[in-house]
Amino acid sequence: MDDLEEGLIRRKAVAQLAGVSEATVSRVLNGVGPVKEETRKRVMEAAKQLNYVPSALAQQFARQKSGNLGVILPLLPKVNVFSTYYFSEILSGIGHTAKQSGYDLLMLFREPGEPREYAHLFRTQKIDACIILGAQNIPSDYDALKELQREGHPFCLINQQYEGAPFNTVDADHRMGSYDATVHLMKQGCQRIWFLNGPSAFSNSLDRLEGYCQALETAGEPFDPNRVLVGNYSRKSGYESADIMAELIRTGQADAVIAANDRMAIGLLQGLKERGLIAGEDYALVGCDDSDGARLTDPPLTSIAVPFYEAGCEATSRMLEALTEPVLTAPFTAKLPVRLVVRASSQV
Amino acid sequence: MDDLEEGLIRRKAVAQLAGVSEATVSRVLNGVGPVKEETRKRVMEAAKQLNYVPSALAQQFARQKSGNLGVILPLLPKVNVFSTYYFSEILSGIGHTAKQSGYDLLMLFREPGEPREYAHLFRTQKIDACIILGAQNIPSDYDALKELQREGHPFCLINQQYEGAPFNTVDADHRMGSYDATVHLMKQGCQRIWFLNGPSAFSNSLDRLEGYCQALETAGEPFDPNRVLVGNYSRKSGYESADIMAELIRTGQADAVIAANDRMAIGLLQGLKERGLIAGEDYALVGCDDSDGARLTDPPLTSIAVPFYEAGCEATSRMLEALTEPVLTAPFTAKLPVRLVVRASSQV
DNA sequence: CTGAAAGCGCTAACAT
DNA sequence: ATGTTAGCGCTTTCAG
Repeated sequence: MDDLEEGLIRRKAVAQLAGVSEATVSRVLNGVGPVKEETRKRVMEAAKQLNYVPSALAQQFARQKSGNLGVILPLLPKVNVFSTYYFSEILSGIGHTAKQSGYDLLMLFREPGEPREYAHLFRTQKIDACIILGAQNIPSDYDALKELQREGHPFCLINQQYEGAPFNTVDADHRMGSYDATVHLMKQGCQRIWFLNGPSAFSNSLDRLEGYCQALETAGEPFDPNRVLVGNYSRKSGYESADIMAELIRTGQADAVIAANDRMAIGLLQGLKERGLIAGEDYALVGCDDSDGARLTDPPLTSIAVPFYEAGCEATSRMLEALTEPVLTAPFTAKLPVRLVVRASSQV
Repeated sequence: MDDLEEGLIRRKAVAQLAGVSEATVSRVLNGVGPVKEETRKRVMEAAKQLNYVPSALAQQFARQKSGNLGVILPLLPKVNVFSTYYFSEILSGIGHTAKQSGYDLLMLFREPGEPREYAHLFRTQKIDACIILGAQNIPSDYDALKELQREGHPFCLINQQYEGAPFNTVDADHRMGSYDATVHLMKQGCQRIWFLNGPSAFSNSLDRLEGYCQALETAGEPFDPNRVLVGNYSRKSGYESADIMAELIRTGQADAVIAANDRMAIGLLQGLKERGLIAGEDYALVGCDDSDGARLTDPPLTSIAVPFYEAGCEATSRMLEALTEPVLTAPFTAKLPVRLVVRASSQV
């Protein structure tokens, strides 16, 4: 009860108590090098008895490794292009995987206008590797990534690719997702399928659009670029496109919509409902992400399920591997499968 | 282009180039102690020229401070008692505030069955302070917190209090929230208001129940413990209570329900809808949290808005203060105001 | 299998 | 205002 005076030179005491050198204490505690079983036991016991725990600070310093995996993500000020669903699923995957390897997660929030000093995090040795969420195809992001690569830092993007740039990436097969969605809608008899996309700075916007085009063309129906609207992945932008969509539906120029994420789909669904148009009756609607919200709407939203949790796991284990076996392999690109989840909103 | 060989003894070089000692370099870079403006400039220039950045590892070690704020939170394996809304709002608040002080966030996920070795994180010096989310009133949690306190580590709970235990806490006025909700329902003419609570291991479950009771009693209507159901904060548990609630509503034994969170409220709303009972028509419904989902349901859900983002900010700034001025003040308890947001589900 | 000793890069007295 | 120096606590060669 009164041994709370946290000793400082505890390690020395442990060594003494066990009758060995500090070096041996280190060997035992880290399980490295040959150590006689008996010595090992003595040290372990001494450590436990003295309630000794090594300082992570000193270890990191001596090893020149922070033991931290950086997770860079956009700061969500109330609302954001990323649904919290996306965010928490990926984070859970990362957390689960990192934990198993004893790696800690350092969260790095990136404020909107701020310069992307990712490389700085490595130079200061705050992190040993990192996973980047929400990167976009814009110069500031791209340059920062190039810099990371140039300096040889291990990093991995989730859900974002750069044309012709070989960055490590874990992505989902968004193209296939909207391909499937489009085929599904055509099977339901839809003839004029519109596409409500997100900003093209996100590679998955492009992927999704591509799948939609391919499905149409495969069916012998030429892609009509006029049938594409662009929002910003917020519910508001979906809601706001209801005005034009209502008109299109009423005049028979549209009988279905694929929205590039659930938030926009939900906004659109609500906006159209206010105008008397019901998803699953007056038009068919498909979203992307299969977020929690897809189950809450009325009618429930057909959506494309993306394995975000798994993406987090995958990216993390790849990074951890890269840290243990620094074999300079070529950049990898994992593409996880998606799955169309059909609900009432697309059943006309 | 070829100066990529990251020097190791860069600091020494900086000192030389600036014609000063390493100590002065340190002073300049940290902005401490008196330094002649001219020297300062010389050093800064030398540092920039040599592209020098101090090693956080070495700094932390020398200062004996990790510079990390620990954030302990439950690992969300797919779904959890915490809505992702709650989770991401609080995290955003923490991230925003910590960032401004140059503190980093170390995420510590706590797996379900696992022992709570919070104190360990301090002993190993991985964190300087921490914020704990999702703690419950159960022995394993309580003991871990007591240990933290006994060892004098700065920590703060969000949304959880322990009777008679003076832990630092940032909470919301949940009692007032359900008080207001109850009054609101009575004003709508509801006479038999039920309460669907969450597990009592969460202090806010108790707070909410208390507000409900107080409102009833203030109105001269005695509290009837039979009108309380208990779920586990999941949508499923709300959905499952629809069976019994449907019967109660049909037989006139219930005309309103307050659910202790939105997820349960939404589950209940859906379950009752399947049984032909519509919120806002056949009965009144109020949830808690004012999550995104509250705006998605049909009808939209009346709910109690809780300033989760602000709670994260508040807890963080308190912890950061505690680190800079280690004045041992008494444990604090902040109680943030909540706000009833009336939507269609409660307008009978 | 174990001990001795040399750092890891920076900070913070203490001296000047 | 600046230089000197002694660590911070651990890991890791290198000997033995």
